[in-house]
Formats: sequence, C-alpha cells, structure tokens
Amino acid sequence: MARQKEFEKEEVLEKAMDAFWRFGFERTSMQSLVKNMGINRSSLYETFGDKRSLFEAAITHYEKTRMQGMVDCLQEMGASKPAIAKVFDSLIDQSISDEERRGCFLTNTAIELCPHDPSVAKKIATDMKIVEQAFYKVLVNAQAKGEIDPQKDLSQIAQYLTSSFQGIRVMAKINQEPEFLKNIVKVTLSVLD
Amino acid sequence: MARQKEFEKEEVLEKAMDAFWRFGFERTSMQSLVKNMGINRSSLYETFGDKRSLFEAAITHYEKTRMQGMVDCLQEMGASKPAIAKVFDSLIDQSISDEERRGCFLTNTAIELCPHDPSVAKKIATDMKIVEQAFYKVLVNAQAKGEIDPQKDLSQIAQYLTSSFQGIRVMAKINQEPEFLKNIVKVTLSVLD
DNA sequence: CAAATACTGGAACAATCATTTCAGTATGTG
DNA sequence: CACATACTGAAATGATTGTTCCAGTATTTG
Repeated sequence: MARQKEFEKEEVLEKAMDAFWRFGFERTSMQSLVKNMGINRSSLYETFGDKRSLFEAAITHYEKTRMQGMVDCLQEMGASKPAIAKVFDSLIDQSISDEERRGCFLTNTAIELCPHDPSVAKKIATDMKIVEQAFYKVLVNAQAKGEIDPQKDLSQIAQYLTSSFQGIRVMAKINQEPEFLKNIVKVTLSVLD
Repeated sequence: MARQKEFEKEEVLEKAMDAFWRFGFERTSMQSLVKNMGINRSSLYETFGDKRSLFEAAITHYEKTRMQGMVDCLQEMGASKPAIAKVFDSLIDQSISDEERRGCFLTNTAIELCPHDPSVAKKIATDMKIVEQAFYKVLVNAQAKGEIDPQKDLSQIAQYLTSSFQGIRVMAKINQEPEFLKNIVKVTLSVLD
C-alpha cells in the first residue's frame, strides 16, 4: 500500500563501491557519492545509514562480486595447479588494464583502515583467510595429482601465495609494465615446482 | 644579525613523518601536525610550505632514515645470502613489534597516493627501484660465492623479493602472528635454494 | 639602540565535511 | 478518495578542513 523503491540496491551499491575503491574511504565524500550513485541524499541515508555503514556494505558487495569469483575459480571441481596459474594470470591482466590503478579494494582497505578500525580489520582478515583456504584446497588437489612434491607444507604455501598476491597488488600501483609483473609471478609460482 | 631558529628541522620533520606514516596523508590534519610537531602554525608554513610539500619532505626523511638503513644492510661489503635473510628477519621483527600497525610508509603511500599523484608516484617508483637494485647486488655476490644456482635470473629474483616484501607489509596489517609471518618468509626465501 | 629575523597565539578565511530535517511531489494500495 | 510510502531538492547544522595574516614578543648582530 505504498510506492515502490525506484532504484536497485545492488545497482547503486556497485557505484558506491566503485567510488570507495578508487579513492578510499577518506577521500570519498558523501557529496560525490550522492552524485555518483545517482540517488537522492535522503534516500542514501535512509537506505544505507551513515558513511561507515555504506562503506561496509561496499566491502561486502566487493566480496560477493569480485573476490568470490576468484575463490570460485580455485574451488572448481578438480582444480589444481593450472587454476593457481590462471588466478595469477588474471591478476596480471586486471593490473595491466586497470587504468585508474584501483588495485584490490581489500588491499587498499587493509592499508587505509585496518590499523584504526577493528570492525573493518576483522572483515578483511576473514577475507584473507577465505582466499588462503581456497589456495590450500587447490594445493591439496595438486599434491594428490602428483603435481606438487608431497613433502611440501601446503598450508604454508597457501599463506605464501596469499601474501604474494598482495605484494603484486602493491607493485602494480607502482609499475604496470606487463613484463615486470609477469616475471614476478613466474618466480612466485616457481615455488610449486 | 637576527634570531636563530629554535627547532631542529630534522627533529620536527621526524614528528610530521610519524603522523603521516600512522594516519596517511588524508587523515592527518594540519591542526594535528601543529600539535604533534610542537611548533607554531606560522613556523610550519614558513619552513615547509603547504601540506603536500610537508608530506614530500616526510617521505624524503623516511627514505633517508628508514629505507636507506635497509639498503645499506644489503650493500655492505661482501653481503650475500645471509644479508637477504637478515633483511627479511628484521622486517618480521618490525612488523611484530609495530603496535600501531604503521607498516611501511612507502607501501602505505603507494596505495593511498600513487594513482592520483604523479609526483609522489615517481618518488615511490624510484625508491622501489633502489630497493630492487640493492637486492640485485646482493644476489650477484651470492651467486659469485656459489650460494645460488648460476642458472637463475637474478634481476627477476630481485623484482620478486621486492614484491614479496610489499606483500608481507600488507599481510602484517592484517595478521601479526609471528609464526604466520615467519612461514611466509621461509617459503619466499626458498626460491633462492 | 636599531634593524632583522623568529617566535607566539589567535583570528579570519572560504571551502568542505557528514548528517539531519523538511516541505513538496509522485506513486502505489485499500 | 485516503493513506502510506518513496521520491526530490534544498536548506541548515555544526564541525573541520587548509591556508593566510597580523599584532606582539623574543632574540640576535651590527
């Protein structure tokens, strides 16, 4: 018995995420969010609450729409060593074509907010654990297939791959040359041989 | 024929660096800088110019007082493989005891400013090249001593080590457990074997 | 003493920040 | 039609932002 919402929540959240992703929490003003999300200021506050809440929603949206895709790729049936290479290859593809150098929203947030925001820090820590465990599962598969030396400690390698991933995200902010990034990945993955 | 400056430039710059290091460029206000540097607002502007200039001076100060120490460690006479281990060990020590999770000022700045500030981006890129070349020199020594397989491509490994360093800096923002970080370093350096 | 420089503290500036509120209009259901 | 909800646009709030300016005081050198 009332008017319906005119905007799709996910749709405007995508735009909010994009703004936070590009500029970070502090450099993104509510003013610019109103402009970029294309909804009224009042609707924004009513739907998402304050800036912090909106930011958390944006992070959650990133987890669902970006991070999960990578995790899924690692958790496909029978995924093993090639899946790891694939994930790092698409990391490079993304980094090269990322003209605004957005990098990874989670990495950016880890740097900007983790030390001062326990709630966000917890979210990011959980995300990293999920990525790490996705790597771990693939490594188990790979080891079972004989692609990886059975002596190797897979949980350690999973942590290492997660860390390497973050490192490349940082490097891509500084140097986007394809050869440069490819070399790093090559050496990184040589650990698996 | 005039009054002398009462504060040591390096001394107050250290304090400015500390603030920017902890909170980043955007979250550090001139107000808080006036307070933390312990000098008058007028003196601040007269000595360092505007906020951006002060920030660049802070980065330069970090390069001289923090980064250079690591580079020196790598460039000591005859430094080879153990020097690399030492650098990563002290990275872990720093990360563990870094209660405010400041991490690396250059990493933080790369994430926050590189995409939007070409001048800062250039500075950081130069710094990374310096670190990379320091690694490279040590690797050459190590290879000459027979510590490293002569077949390995040292410039690629130098890039890899630089990237891994950044990765650990990010991970330490998220998880400071010593065992966790040590494992990552262990796997990282296994590339040299 | 006189001139030059460096300090202090605070005021003033215009701009921007996040957030709240409100009056008015549109669109739906009973 | 009546009521409920959702929209719009704008204004107002109070705080904070970076920066400039100034009057007054202190310290040094010629």
